[in-house]
Amino acid sequence: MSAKNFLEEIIEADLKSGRHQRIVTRFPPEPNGYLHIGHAKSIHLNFGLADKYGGITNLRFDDTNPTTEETEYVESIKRDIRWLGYEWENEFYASDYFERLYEFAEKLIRKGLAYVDDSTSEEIAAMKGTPTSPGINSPYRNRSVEENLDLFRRMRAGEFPDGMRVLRAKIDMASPNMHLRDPVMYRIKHEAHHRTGTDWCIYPMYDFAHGQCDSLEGITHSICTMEFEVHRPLYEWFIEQLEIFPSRQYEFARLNLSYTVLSKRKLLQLVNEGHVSGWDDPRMPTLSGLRRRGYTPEAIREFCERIGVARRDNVVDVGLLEYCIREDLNRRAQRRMVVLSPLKLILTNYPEGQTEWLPLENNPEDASAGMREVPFSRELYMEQEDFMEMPVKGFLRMAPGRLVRLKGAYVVRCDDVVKDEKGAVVAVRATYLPETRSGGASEVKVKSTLHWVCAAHAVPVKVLLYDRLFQVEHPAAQDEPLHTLLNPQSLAIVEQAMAEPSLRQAAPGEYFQFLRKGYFTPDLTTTPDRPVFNRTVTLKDHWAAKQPAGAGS
RNA sequence: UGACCUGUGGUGUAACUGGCAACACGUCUGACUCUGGAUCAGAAGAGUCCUGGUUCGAGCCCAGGCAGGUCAACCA
Repeated sequence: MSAKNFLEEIIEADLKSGRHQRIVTRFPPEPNGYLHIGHAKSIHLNFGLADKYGGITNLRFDDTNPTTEETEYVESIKRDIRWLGYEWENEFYASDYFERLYEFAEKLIRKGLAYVDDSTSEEIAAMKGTPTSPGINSPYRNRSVEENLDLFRRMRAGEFPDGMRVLRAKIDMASPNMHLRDPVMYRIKHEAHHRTGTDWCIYPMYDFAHGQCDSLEGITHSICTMEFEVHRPLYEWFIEQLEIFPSRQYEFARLNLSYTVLSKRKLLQLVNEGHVSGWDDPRMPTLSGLRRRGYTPEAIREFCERIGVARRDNVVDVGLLEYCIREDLNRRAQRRMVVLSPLKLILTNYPEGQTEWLPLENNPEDASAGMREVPFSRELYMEQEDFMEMPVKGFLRMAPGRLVRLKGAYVVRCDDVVKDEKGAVVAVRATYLPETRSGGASEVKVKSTLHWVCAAHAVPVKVLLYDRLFQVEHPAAQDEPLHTLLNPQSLAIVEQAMAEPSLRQAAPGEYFQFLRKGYFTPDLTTTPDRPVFNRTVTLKDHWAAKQPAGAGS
């Protein structure tokens, strides 16, 4: 491995000093939404670190808020983590610890460090002060231990309605850290929980749950994102007052990716407002969206490795993600030929009714991928953009009088074109050079090689071409409403592309490179009668990059 | 007008804990190629937010600024 990141240095120091014999990490999602690429960074860190240093990682659902959490999300989260290739040591839920947490709360009450507050949430907010001015003590702050215990037990027993009272830690209303100004520990919610049902009507807040759960599980390194840094003094305060295993919290900067958003709220908004088809729309940065788009878990893990970890704000170029998937797919994707925008190509000197089955390699990067046979005959389809009647400077492809090679077949010479009444080119006529058949020893040199599909055997397929969802590099930093920043070209639908016959059987989970066009994968909705492919990413294309905007697809 | 965190090429991370800034992506050349892909070779690009200080020597230490981020949910 390369240079160590700051978490690895901390862990190595802890191992070396004997503070820990073995490290224990955890991935703690709240089951209220789908995982995205930002979570992948966290997963990769937590599982990766434990793996590297011979420790273990628990999966713990942070389910302390019954109003937003659902079992459906639990399942999708587990599926996504496994898909990424990680397996947890234990599957836990914060709700597993509700009884222990309750006992902890009573302990703090007995120590005079927690009290029941009858103030309304508005009053509590008002007494809290602001970041620049201190708060003031609640009138209920000095209740006796007995009264607090009694009230808290009656809260649990369901004697009070939602919002009537809360349990608060008694710390310091003048602390410069807002989180230390007598934070709420428990609130009353007469609501069914996805796991504990109606056993409870009081639920612990994040701050009174997370650290103690970490501690109960013996988590040595509790790794979270920077926004929790201000919570750390409170995290430590609870552990210290409770005199329990001292888990420690470390923060890292969350991932930002260019041309997309990575916040559950904003992603949900895209779904709700109908800008995408759902959480697994292939344009979404969710793991389910990326999977459907054709991203491999290996590529995503490689991406997570390459972006590194630090504590400063960052915006990673989505180009790096694309680099990672290209690198992976180049090695493993089978090559196929598909013409996205068909133009008839007629080989005038090729015998009518004859068909040759030509061998083409499935993957030039991997000889073990073998060969396949592809039909070839007099009438073919070629790509419209591979022909120019009046070629511009630098255009290497087909034009009148030019020789080009048809991949895996023959060199052909373009003779003339067929036009419709409006003057548009509807077909290209060419002659083929029989001696230039692939695999032979022909001397003929050409400037370019084109992909093609035999017209008589072509399978019509639907192809979905995706581009970045947003047109601005950092949409999250803009003030404008989200929908005004969307890229109107993020999805282009090709209803009828022409594919070589072997693609009819393609199933989701397979990866292909459509020669010269990019990497593609069958969509979830594909059927043998109506094959549908998603474009994962284009191939790098130095020619297209130099053309005026909008020239390529 | 508070506290805390952060500030290194376009982007993301490094720099043996003080010894004249490295790697990857991107960009640009060229070679090769039956994918304008891949591969190979090479180049440009920062003097480390600013100003002082300590030191033989500072991106690393100190002081003061500046800039960005975070914090005022009975969310996590």
